[in-house]
Amino acid sequence: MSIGTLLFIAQRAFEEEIVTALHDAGFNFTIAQGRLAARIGEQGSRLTELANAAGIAKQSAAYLLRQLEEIGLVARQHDPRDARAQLVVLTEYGRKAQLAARDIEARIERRWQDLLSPAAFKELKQHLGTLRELVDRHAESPERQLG
Amino acid sequence: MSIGTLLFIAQRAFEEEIVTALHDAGFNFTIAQGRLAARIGEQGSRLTELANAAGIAKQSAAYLLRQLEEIGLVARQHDPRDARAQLVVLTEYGRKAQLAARDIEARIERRWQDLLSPAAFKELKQHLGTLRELVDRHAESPERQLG
DNA sequence: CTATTTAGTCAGAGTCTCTTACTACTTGGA
DNA sequence: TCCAAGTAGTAAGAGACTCTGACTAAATAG
Repeated sequence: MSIGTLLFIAQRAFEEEIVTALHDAGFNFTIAQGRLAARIGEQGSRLTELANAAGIAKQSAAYLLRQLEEIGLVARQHDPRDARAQLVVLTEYGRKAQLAARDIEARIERRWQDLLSPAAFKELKQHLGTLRELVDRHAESPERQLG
Repeated sequence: MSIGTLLFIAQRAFEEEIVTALHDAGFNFTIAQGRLAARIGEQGSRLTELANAAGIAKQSAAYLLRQLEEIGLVARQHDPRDARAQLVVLTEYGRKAQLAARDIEARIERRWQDLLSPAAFKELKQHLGTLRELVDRHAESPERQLG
């Protein structure tokens, strides 16, 4: 079984559990919405930043942000440094959701740590982290949508 | 950065490279189609088996298989052991695509092995494999679509 | 032989994604 | 200062993938 499939299985298991747990906790948003919201910084983030971080087109990010705004998880502010840009920030409710998500993530990580072993889990996470740096550096895709 | 995000990044990088390379090699199918086709066994597989293996609904698998059949990668045969069932098999062309995909996977694995280190890569793959067994066992979802 | 389960289909809708085309603001020279 | 090029974001539309609900037909358990 290739490492691609193994990554897929683990990633999917993780995501499914997060969404289910958040749903049970009363937060209703989709995986795609969550992936984007998870990348919003403390001081707010630009739409384009978020799109690049999530690896999707600006238009897709705009689509998801519109929904997140309707749900009440994020708000848009004018960016004082650039009249074209907007700053996406988490609302109070959005911060609560983010905290809840982090709790659940921590819970899953603890469980996986028990399933593997603390040492193995640490190795796993470390290697994935290393890989991320290298893959991101070697990826020539700072921008989506070349057209 | 949570392990979920790290998994997502690695998984996505892997998948993107596979699709691009296969496309360059003249094989044109999508990620979803490839994920399903990759699970077809030597002796053929049932639609329901494939759906479960890929973690999607039977209807979604049928949708993808219809396309794979149109492309000419798979063929459907009657299952002699069950008149309701069909056996999905790879065509000659499908086997070529599978071999090409395996080559590319091996190439990516080699590269990752160099980027990390043979030892680290081995650990990574091993831990993911262990996790898969445990996660699959603990997942109570043998069937999609309960309705 | 009947009730239940299982394999697969059909129809329809929702979500997410992309491409093409555009407006408005910013920036780097000449 | 002004203009060309680049950047932030929007609009419209289409395509891919997924799901649920409802169904048919065959297999199986009793």
